[in-house]
Amino acid sequence: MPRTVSADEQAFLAQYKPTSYPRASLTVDLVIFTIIDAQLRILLVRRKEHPFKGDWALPGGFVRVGETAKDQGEDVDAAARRELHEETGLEPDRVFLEQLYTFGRAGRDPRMRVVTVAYYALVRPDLAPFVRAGGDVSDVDWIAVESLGKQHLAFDHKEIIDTALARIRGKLEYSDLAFDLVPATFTIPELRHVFAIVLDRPMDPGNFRRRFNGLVDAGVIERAPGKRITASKPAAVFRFKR
Amino acid sequence: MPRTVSADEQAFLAQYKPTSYPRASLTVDLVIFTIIDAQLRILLVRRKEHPFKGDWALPGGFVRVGETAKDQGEDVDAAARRELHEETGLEPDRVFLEQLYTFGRAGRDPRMRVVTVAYYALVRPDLAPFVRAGGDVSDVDWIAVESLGKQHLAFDHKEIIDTALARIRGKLEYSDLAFDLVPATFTIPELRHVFAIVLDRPMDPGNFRRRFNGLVDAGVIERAPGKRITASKPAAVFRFKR
DNA sequence: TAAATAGTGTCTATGAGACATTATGTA
DNA sequence: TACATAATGTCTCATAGACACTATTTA
Repeated sequence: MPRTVSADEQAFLAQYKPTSYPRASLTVDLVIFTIIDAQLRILLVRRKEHPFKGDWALPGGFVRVGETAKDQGEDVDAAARRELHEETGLEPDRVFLEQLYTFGRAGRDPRMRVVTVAYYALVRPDLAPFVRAGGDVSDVDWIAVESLGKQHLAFDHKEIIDTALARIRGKLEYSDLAFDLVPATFTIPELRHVFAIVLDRPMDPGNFRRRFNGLVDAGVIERAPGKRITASKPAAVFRFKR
Repeated sequence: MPRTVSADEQAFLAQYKPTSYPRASLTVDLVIFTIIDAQLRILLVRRKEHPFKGDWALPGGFVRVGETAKDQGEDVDAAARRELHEETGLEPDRVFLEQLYTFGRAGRDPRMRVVTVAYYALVRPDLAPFVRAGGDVSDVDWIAVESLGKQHLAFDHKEIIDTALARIRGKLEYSDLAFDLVPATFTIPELRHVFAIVLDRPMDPGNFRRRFNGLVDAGVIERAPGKRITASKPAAVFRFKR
């Protein structure tokens, strides 16, 4: 909604010259989660250049900043969506994306002052195979969170990942987050496994089902046609009502 | 902890020239809460210059950015602490301060591209009188949140305040936040009033006391000497165990 | 028929909301 | 003594954890 600007203020803006105050480079970094082979994984990129050449790093890039008052460039949120699309090839509206935290320690990039706004994203496991990763060029891959302790990560990306992990573990229980880590249709045991994998602890099947049934009654999820065939008794299929 | 940097990378950094990529101005904005006269209030500053001249705005300022790789300026967190001290005159270690969210919409400042990292702070009501506000110069004042709906605020500061309100209301119940909105010693009814004011709903005295006693057993708070004299029965005094 | 797991039911402990009651100070 | 409110107690309901049990499919 355009606000009303007085003639006085318009005149001020017309003659305004930005002072040459030192400015910071602004980037967005993405912690993109998915679940593959019953493991919580993050999309990482191997750095081809210095600094931290050869280390794993979060995908990300510079926020496009315009130089004039009228063209100021892209929103920071838009930069995150754009990077998400560039790095995964997935349509941004099919992937959950939310701002995480801003990391602004001086010296976090040895080249120059760079402040990064970190985001986290959740890619449904049925979409993960469409992400160009893990091919012959092993410079982009889904790395298991579990195996990350040993890995050396670029910049402060380990800290960013830890922050993202804390966030999704905290939000999983009281939000709809889990439905973005599961295919469009899913069974109760499948959803339960997602919880067990993310929270890294077993979930009681009976208690989980009770809670889940509450969501059915509340209209959050609904039955979908068919049954999921397994090695034993097939399970009923549900879908998330958006 | 200084990481090990290879000779190769050192050479790279020595010859690195930052490209003249457009950069953004970086600010911090502070949502500083306190409770005065049984009202939740925010410290606001009246703008003396365009744009938004005459409107209330959040206190804040530019992050100091260095121009070289070695001197990169101050941490974003440090900038927030510095502004907090400059605006309130209070020692930063006596005031709770936490990063809130980053607002990076293009055009949010009509002059040029400015991205702001918003923080929120909690000033204990016994310290609030020491903040230079509400004097003859009425350009800095503690404004009641309740009265904010009518006020016209500068930039996107209304949105920032709403985000901060949602944050403290959400965190109040499951964190130690409330103890930063109460003097060093306090009674159960006093703490209950803080909850009632922040959440804007009455709290049952009996139920609140039960929950509170749980915190005593858990060692979060403890009895302090003396009693608080009121118009009727005096109340026991407690303090927060940090 | 055996194995596996989907799905149901039960017992208990805990915590929150509603609300009645008692205790202890001041005016 | 009247009044205000601090402090305690009680009843009920919703929810979560632990765990036993039944149902239904495949191999």
